[in-house]
Amino acid sequence: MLHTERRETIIEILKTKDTASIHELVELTGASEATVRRDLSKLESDEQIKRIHGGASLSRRRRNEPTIAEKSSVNQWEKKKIAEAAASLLEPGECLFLDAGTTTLEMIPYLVDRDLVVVTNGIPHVPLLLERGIETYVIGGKGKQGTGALVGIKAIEALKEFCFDACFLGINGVHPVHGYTTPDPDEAVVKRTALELAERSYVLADHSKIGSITFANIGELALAEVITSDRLRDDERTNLKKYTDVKVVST
Amino acid sequence: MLHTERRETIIEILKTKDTASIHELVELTGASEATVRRDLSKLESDEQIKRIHGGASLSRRRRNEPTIAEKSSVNQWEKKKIAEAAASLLEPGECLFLDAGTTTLEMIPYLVDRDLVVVTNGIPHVPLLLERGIETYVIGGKGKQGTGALVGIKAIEALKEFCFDACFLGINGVHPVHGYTTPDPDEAVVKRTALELAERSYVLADHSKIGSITFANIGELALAEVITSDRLRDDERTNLKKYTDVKVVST
DNA sequence: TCATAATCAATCAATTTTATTCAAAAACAA
DNA sequence: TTGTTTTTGAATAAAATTGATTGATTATGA
Repeated sequence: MLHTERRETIIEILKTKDTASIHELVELTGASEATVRRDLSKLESDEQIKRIHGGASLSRRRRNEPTIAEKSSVNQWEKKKIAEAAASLLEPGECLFLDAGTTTLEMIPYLVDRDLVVVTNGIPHVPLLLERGIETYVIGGKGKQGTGALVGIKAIEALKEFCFDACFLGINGVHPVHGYTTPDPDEAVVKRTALELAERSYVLADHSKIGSITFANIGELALAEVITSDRLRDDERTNLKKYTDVKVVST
Repeated sequence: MLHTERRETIIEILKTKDTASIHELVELTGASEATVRRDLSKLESDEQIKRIHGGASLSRRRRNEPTIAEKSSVNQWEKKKIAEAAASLLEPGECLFLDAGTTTLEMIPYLVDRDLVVVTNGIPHVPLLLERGIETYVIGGKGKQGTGALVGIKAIEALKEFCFDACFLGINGVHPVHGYTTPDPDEAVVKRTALELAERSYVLADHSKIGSITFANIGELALAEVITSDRLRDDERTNLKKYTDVKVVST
C-alpha cells in the first residue's frame, strides 16, 4: 500500500470515528505500529489530525470544515428571509451594529450600496462586508473560539465609543458541535451593551431558537423588537408577544 | 506503444484510481519499470500528475481540488522559513503583536501550544489563531478592503492600550491579486505605533520586498530587526545592514 | 504515593524505491 | 545502406520507507 493511500485511509477512519487508537489503525491499515506513528506525526504536522495519547483525532480545522457548511444549511431559507426583513428596516446613511453569529451574517448581502456604516464584533462578518465595499468598523476585544466573536472588557469599552441608529442581535452563538449552547455570559454582555447604545434594537431569531429559550432569557429581549418567522408555533408567538414587540416574517 | 499513448494510458489509469503504484503501472502499460519512471517524471514536470514514493497520483490541479487557498507559491517557502525563524524568537508566556499581512500569517502554525498571547490587527489571522487554541485579541478599527487590516484612529487608540514583548511587522500588505501595493499610510501608522509599544520589534520581509523598498522606507525599519532570507542579494544585504540589524535565514 | 502497564521517540538494520549510468534497440534522415 | 538521435531496458549506487528494538515518558490503579 502506498503511504499516501495509507494516510488517506487514516483520515477516512477518523472521519467516521472521530478518534481512533493506534491499535485500531494498525489493524485497519495493516502497517506496523511504528509506521502508523510516523504517519500520524506527518499528518499532525500538516494539521490534518491531532495526535492524542494512544491514538489520534481529527484536527479542529478538519472537523470544523463540514460542520460550517452543515450549520449554515440549518434553517437557511428562514434565516435569509428574516435577514432580509431586518435589513429593510434601515435608512440610508445609518450606522448599525451587527452582532456576531450566523443569522446576522445573512444580512450582509442586503446591505450593499445603501450608504451604511457597519460596526461588528463578528470576525467572520468582516471579509464579507469588506468585499462588498461596505464601510466596516470592528470593535476590539478577545477572540472567542467557535463563534469568532469579540468579547470581554476590551470589547465592551470599545463598543461604548460608538452609538448606533440600529442594532441587530442574534439570539446566541449556536456552536456547530455543541448545538444550542447556553447563552455565553461574555457574549451576553456585548449584546446588552450594544442594545443600550442603539436607537432601535432588533433580535433576529429563527423559530427553533425562540422555541428553546427560557423565560429568563426573554426578559433580556424585552428592550428589542424580535424578528422571527411564521414557522414559530402560535402558542410560542402569543407567549412571546406578552414580553416584547414581535415582527413575523412569512417564509 | 508510442510514448505519448503510454502516458495517456497512465493518466487514464490515475483518473479512475486516483493513485497507482509503479508496479501496477508497469503491469498495465507493459513497459519496463525504468520507462514508467521516466514517464512519471515527465508527466510531473508537466504538472499533470504528482509523483509519490512508490507510485503517482493525480496532481491537485487535475483533480481540481481547492488548492488549499491556491497559496500563491510566490516566495512561499521563503516566507515559511522566515516565519519559523521569527516565531523561534519568542519565549513562553510572552505577549506579541502580529501585524496584518501574508508573511505574519505564516507564523501562526509555529505559535501553537507555547502559552502566548497574540494581539493582531489582521482579520484573516483571527480564525487561524482561534482554531489552534491560541489566546487572541483583536484591536478595533476600520476594516481596510483588500488586506483585511484594521486601521485608522480607532485602531491606534485601541492599540495603545496594549504593550508587547515582541512585535512582528510585515513590510507591506502585498495583496495576492493586486501584487505589491504601495505602502498604505494608514497601515504605516499602525506599524509605527506597534513598534513603539513593543520591547523588541522585528520586520519580516522576503528578499523581493527588501529589494524594492526605497531609502525613505528603510528609515522606518531602523528601530526593528529585519528578518529576511539568503535570497537577498549581497549588495542589498550590505546596504541594509548600514541602517539596522539584519537576521538572515537560510532557505 | 508508588508500581505497573501502556505509549512514545529514537535508533538501526532490512527492504523497497529512486536516480543515474550505459549499452542495446528503435526511429529517423540523408 | 550509414550515421545520428531518441527511446528503452538493465545494472548499480543512493535515498527513502519500513519494522523491530531500545530506553524514556506518560497514564492508570491500587
